[in-house]
Amino acid sequence: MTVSKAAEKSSEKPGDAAKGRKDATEAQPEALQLGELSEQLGYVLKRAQLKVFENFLRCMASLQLTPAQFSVLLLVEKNPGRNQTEVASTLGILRPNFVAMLDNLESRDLCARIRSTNDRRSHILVLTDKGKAVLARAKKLVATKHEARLNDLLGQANREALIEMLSKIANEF
Amino acid sequence: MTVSKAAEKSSEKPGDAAKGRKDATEAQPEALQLGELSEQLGYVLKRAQLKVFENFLRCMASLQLTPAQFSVLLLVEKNPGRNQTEVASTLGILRPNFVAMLDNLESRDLCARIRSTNDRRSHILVLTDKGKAVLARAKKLVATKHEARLNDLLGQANREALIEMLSKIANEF
DNA sequence: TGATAATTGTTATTGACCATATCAAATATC
DNA sequence: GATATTTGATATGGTCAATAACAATTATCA
Repeated sequence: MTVSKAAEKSSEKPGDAAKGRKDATEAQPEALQLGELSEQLGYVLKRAQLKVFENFLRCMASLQLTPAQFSVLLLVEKNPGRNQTEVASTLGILRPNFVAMLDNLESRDLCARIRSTNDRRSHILVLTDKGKAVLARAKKLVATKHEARLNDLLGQANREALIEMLSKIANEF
Repeated sequence: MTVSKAAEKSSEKPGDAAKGRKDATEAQPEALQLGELSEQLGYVLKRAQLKVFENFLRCMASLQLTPAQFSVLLLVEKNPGRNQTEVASTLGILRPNFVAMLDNLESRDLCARIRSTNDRRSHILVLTDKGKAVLARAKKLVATKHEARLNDLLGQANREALIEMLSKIANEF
């Protein structure tokens, strides 16, 4: 499949291969035919995922939260007192890569590592007050600016059906 | 959101945070609650995308084709005679990053760069005979082993609805 | 025509992620 | 109490996306 990031800049829109079209008198480079590509699950899935992440970053620009960071805050809020291994594993993040992520969140005073009294090897994770406040604002932004857009685009029923199908793929494919 | 690759090894299955559960007598670490995460579009979209790519790679193991490489072959077959900039741009690949990809495909004799006679700056792309043959086999593998699995999982109607919704997101979000 | 700008493929380089191996400290096992 | 396991952490390598810059070629246009 393919599809690059381009993130919030939304530069180099794919599918817009034709570049300098200024006038109908100009020689049109003719767009390429996608053909079977537009029916390939992986291709369309990847493209959609990039667009969604791109939009997510735009919505969260004021809070400076990436999708991954948002997921960590959500999970820690829902499961306070769990250690790094548990949280990372649940999110599919490898422990080594989770360290820098937490360093970031902790340096911004959004969450805290607390040495466990039961098992002094592990760090218990909790949200700080600031972390809870930021997450609350993030949820509102996501709901009003991000998820709401899906409803506008697909409608409530289709939106729910889409989430359900994607979950099924994620869990059973 | 988050979710790592783990590709074909399918190691470290996310959502399986509980590790060494051997017996019901063992102290169950209790799985974490996903909470609102399971309703987040980006989260479930990313997870699904990783699973689909993972499965794609398994299906294509005999041909050693990545999703990106497959998309290039498909597009070049459908649009022979286009140059690198056009093909790369259509797929959302930046020109610099497309060079190594083509080096790979060309070294395997799957496609060829031909200096254009009209514009001697550009390289026209075409599939070699071997490239066409490999792509034909790849299509069959994708259809029978990959896309077919979606039908088993969602049903024909839902599969089509899913593709359509994802395309809508990719194009209009 | 000829000087300047733009385009194409390419290289080099950087940063973001993903993944593995390894380590010290702490705990579990037997 | 000796050995193995677990936890957080570091170091490192790989892949991929993104930007800057360059030579060759072509387009623009005064």
